[in-house]
Amino acid sequence: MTQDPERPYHHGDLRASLLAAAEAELADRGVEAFSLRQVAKRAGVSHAAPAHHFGDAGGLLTALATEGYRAFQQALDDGMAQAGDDPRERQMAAGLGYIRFATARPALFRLIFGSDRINFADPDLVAASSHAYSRLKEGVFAISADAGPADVVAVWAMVHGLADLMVGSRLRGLQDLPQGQRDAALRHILTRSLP
Amino acid sequence: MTQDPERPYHHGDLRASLLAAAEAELADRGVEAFSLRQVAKRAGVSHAAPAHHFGDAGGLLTALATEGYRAFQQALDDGMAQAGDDPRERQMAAGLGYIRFATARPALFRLIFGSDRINFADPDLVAASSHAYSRLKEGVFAISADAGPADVVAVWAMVHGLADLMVGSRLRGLQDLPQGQRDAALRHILTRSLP
DNA sequence: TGTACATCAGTGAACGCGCGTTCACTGATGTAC
DNA sequence: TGTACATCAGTGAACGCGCGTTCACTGATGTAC
Repeated sequence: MTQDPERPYHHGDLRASLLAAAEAELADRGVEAFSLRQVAKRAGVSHAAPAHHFGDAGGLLTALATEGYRAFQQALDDGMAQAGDDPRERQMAAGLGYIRFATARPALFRLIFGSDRINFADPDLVAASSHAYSRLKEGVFAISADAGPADVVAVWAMVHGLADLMVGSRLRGLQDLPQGQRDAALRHILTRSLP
Repeated sequence: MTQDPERPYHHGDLRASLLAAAEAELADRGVEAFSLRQVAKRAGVSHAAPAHHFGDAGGLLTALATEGYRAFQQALDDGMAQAGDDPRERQMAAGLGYIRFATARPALFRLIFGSDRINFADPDLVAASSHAYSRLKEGVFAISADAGPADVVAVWAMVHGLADLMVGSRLRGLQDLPQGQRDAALRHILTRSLP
């Protein structure tokens, strides 16, 4: 961030830089090859620096996952913000936001939904995750006030399945469409899951 | 397999034993901590033995994923075998088989649908995977002869989303139900995705 | 304003460990004659 | 049936590497007086 050619001893915002470096590492090399040393190297600090902020790799990944849930929820909110007042439209827009987040940041998506290396007992993580989940639930109840748990599950499973299959490049036919057609197809599919 | 207390120099079926050990390792320690040395140790052979059969870890995981796809398809077939002739019933039974496979063998499920460490150019893997996919497709077309690609995607996404969320323990309310009620609820949800 | 001191943030050398890979080897099996 | 030889399957020691962790340290910052 500083223009000074001599890097200052104190970084300024190493925590945030390490999180960004960690996400880039996950994207480049996968969670399987993830190491604190590589993250530190990418962030341009000594390999012992991350421990100062996060303790160990699990701590860093948990912090990254917490940020990931917040960004994920933001993606849902951004989607809904572009929709009007119709609850069904809003829910589908949130679904497109869900899928957009997954395909734009697949490493983060896989981290928050599939990794064993994050600490699910972490209160910040739980809060961020629950908060995102409540968005989904509210959206379903806005469509139908007497919706049940099965309705929420159906909506979630459909959008999550689309997102996960796309992250795994399993829906090539759909993914290769231009964005407009792809979104239209996704809307059409998402509609089926709504109560 | 031999009753002989003195282990013979030649194993007999080391390849199969290594695959079983690899699946157990994935289940116990996750794909992130997977190593050939641990697999060899679990199978009771020297650490250099796996290279003889699979080359490297990617080769072993690819072979395991290929077996995984075959077992996965078998789970779909087993599900359908229990259903009658009604195409919708058959498709839902296949869906329950899909979910049963995922929850019974989560490590294998995650390997075949989410790992970066398997070689997707492997012909055996591609064949096994395509074969399983065609089951899904046939099932959808059996329901409606004029189904389109979006219908296949919708059915797949719904069942896959349910399976993946359950593997990640995200549907606790559903998972804690006794099997009969759980299957009924799953059927009810899966129905929505059918054309 | 100046000075002393505590705290914080990051360094870099050192360590022990498990990893994949290599390689000369040995035991077992199959085949040719 | 016997023997010689080739091939196959697995061993175990050795290697170099990247890892996480530790620790005494140093530079920078904040605060008390």
